[in-house]
Amino acid sequence: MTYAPETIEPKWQRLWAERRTNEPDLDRAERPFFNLMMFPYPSAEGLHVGNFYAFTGSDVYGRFMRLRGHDVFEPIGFDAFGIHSENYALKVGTHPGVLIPKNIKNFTRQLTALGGMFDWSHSLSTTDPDYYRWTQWIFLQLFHAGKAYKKAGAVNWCPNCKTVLANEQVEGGFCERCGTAVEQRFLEQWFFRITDYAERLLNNLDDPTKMDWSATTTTAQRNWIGRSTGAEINFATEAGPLTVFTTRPDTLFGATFMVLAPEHPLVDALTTDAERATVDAYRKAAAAKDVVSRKVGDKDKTGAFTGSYATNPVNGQAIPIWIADYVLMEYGTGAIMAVPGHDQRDFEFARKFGLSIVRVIASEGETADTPLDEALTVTDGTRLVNSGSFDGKSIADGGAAIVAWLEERQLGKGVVNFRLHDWCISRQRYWGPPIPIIYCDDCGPVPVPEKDLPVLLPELEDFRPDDSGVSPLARHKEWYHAPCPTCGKEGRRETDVSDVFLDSAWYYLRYLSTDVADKPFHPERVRRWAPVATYIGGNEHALLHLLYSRFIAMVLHDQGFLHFDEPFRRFRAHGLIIKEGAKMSKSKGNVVNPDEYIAKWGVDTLRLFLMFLGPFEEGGDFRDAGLAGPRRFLERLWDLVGQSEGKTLAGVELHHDVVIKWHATKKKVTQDLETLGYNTAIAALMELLNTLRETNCSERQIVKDMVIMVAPFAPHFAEECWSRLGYDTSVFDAAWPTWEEALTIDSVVAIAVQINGKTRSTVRAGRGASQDVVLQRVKNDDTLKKFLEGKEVKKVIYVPDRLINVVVT
RNA sequence: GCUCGGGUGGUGAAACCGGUAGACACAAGGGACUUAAAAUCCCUCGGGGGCAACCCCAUGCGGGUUCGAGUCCCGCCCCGAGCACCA
Repeated sequence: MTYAPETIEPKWQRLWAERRTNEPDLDRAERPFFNLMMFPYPSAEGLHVGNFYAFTGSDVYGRFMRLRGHDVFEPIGFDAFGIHSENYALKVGTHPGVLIPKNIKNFTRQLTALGGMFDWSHSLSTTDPDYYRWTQWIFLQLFHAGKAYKKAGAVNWCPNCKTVLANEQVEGGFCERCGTAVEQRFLEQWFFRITDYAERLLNNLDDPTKMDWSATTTTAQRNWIGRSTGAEINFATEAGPLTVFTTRPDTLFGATFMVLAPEHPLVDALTTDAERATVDAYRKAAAAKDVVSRKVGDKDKTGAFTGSYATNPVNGQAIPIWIADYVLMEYGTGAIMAVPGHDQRDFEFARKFGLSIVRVIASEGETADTPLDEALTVTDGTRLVNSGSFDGKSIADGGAAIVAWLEERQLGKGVVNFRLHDWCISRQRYWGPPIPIIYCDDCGPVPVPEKDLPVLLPELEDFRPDDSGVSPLARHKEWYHAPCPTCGKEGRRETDVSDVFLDSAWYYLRYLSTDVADKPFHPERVRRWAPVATYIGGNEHALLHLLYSRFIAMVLHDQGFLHFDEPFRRFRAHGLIIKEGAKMSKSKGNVVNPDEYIAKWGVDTLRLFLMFLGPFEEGGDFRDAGLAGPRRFLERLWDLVGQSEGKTLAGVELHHDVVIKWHATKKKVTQDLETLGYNTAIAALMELLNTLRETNCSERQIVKDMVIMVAPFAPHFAEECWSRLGYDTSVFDAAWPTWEEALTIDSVVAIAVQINGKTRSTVRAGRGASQDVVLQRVKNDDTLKKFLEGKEVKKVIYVPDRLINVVVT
């Protein structure tokens, strides 16, 4: 009988479905383990090998945990709302409501072919009214908690996608989706107060009882939240106090001018008649500038003088007030004290406009008068100069002393600032859940009552966005006009839909509850299964999706809906799959479609190959040639299963080396799977197989263990071998092999011999042999004699069972 | 510029806490079987020297610590990712 994946793979996929092998009892499971992978967006192209890699890596872990006796829930679903789906629909001229079900069907076929341990009885799509009804419910919870608000403001507008983008969706001034330059627009938008949670989002990252995440991911989140400590300082002006934020209160004596953002509300009042024309012209130019040239354009400093002066609270000096677009209204207070001596941007500005530059910090070898030819931006180890009574203090002490001095006189206070902005969730598009709000002339914005959810997304023939800044939904007049839920008077629906990231911020909860009609999630099941035990996904979502999910969990927790405030206990980001050294992309035409590889090699070989490529968290290079190795491995193991018939421990004297290898492999594979070290786990299995072949051993007990250990990687293969071994249950109901620690290491070891630190040879000795015994063997060894003869042994370093280093003169 | 990763054979990569560098696999070359090819099996496979036993060199570069460094420290170079006129 030869190994024929093309028949056994569909067979086991069918049997799993029939026997409901992958459907744990959500209400009664005793050792629940929630194994989550990031659900895909069902594109028209189908799954590519990168998705395949991610899902396989997660599935291997889920299957491993199952074999270790857990009740593993491994759901899969579809993130089918959003601009990506809508844009594709626009491109091909088909309604997304027609396109998406087709794509989901294709994805389902591919995901089945992958052989994942998916519980299809709890699948979901975010576009299903039974799903987005509860997405809207979540919006309402935030609204009631005072965490959702509407405000007009400058927002990022993509003229190509014709919608507002969250700050997180703008990359260097360009739309992350289509690459078009983003413009500023003033629109009314819904926001979530994620900034209220900034401190908590940051602190939880350091709490090991709540989070065990890849370091790269927590770092990215930390950077994004961007906490900085400093002070707010009030400068007196003719138009009243002007508050600035600074991280460097220690440099206050060096503030020689002020700079306000052009949009700052005090600019009008501070502008003198003489300067009015210049200032107005500058403000107009700044407003007209799109975000790109303002934020990432050439960094040449521009600005205008307002004609007014502010008083430096610490020394009473009158310093000129300027406006410049390098100061951003969204950060801090929209105003800065400029310290050209110790900030490079302020330095450039001062140089350009001939403003004075004062040194207030001196490094080693410098004095208060040493001239500055660029800003000195050191932050520690030096001392303050030209700073009145604070002279001589270190930067840290001086800063603290100045803040204390200001606080005493109520001229300022120490504060913390975040880079994080509130989350703009409005989208002027069609393909998303309508935001459940009705505007009434008498009652204002009124939330749609929970009993009236979902607010169904209406059928719309022409769903193209336009340039008006108003969602296409406004064009559906019957839908648009709705009675006010409070007073019954004719009102108007909110026509924006919510951001796709709101859909994915809570889907893990819905998986547990797809059969529950009257609640967003089943409370007992959530208590039993959540938070998610292991979450695996791409680093491209390390920021937005994970941050938003965390935020939503915190709000729901604080509202009493959840018993946890961090949704994902353990998160690991997998690496990227590239193709022959290059990133895969449609334009290069090098996107690998798994279908053809499954047809040619079988999915178990493909899975094994992908996991063997390199460390799972680093990704790997997909080269067609590499598939041969894993396939050979499976075939050899297949043959070994056949040969194991009747070979039982009782009748066979096992080779000692084989026993050691067997136990050592069980230990190594177990430990490697725990840490997602899939490539080395597979290598260990290959080594054991090689040992068995070399010693002509097909002992049944060992073969059985190998079949179980290979099962997470090659599930169909393992099921078939398990059945060939005579079992009529699923291999995934078997117990994971255990090992005897004493048998994982040989009783005789090869000890490396170094002479003066250079490895020269090895000697054999019993485990735990003393230094004297080993040294004697070294002295007796013929090949080592030439290094020792006529030399005096000065020192011996002995690492038991590993190495001996003899130092001679 | 700042913050994380990373740099090891022809290739993908291993290497516990500082202890025999290159496991495992691919590719390549040689051989066996075959009329032939494929498949399979066996051998070689970091560089240099030597008939051989062995010897020298070698983990991006330059230093250092150590009996011993791919691993630790200092200073560079390069690649990838994230953030970036954030005060």
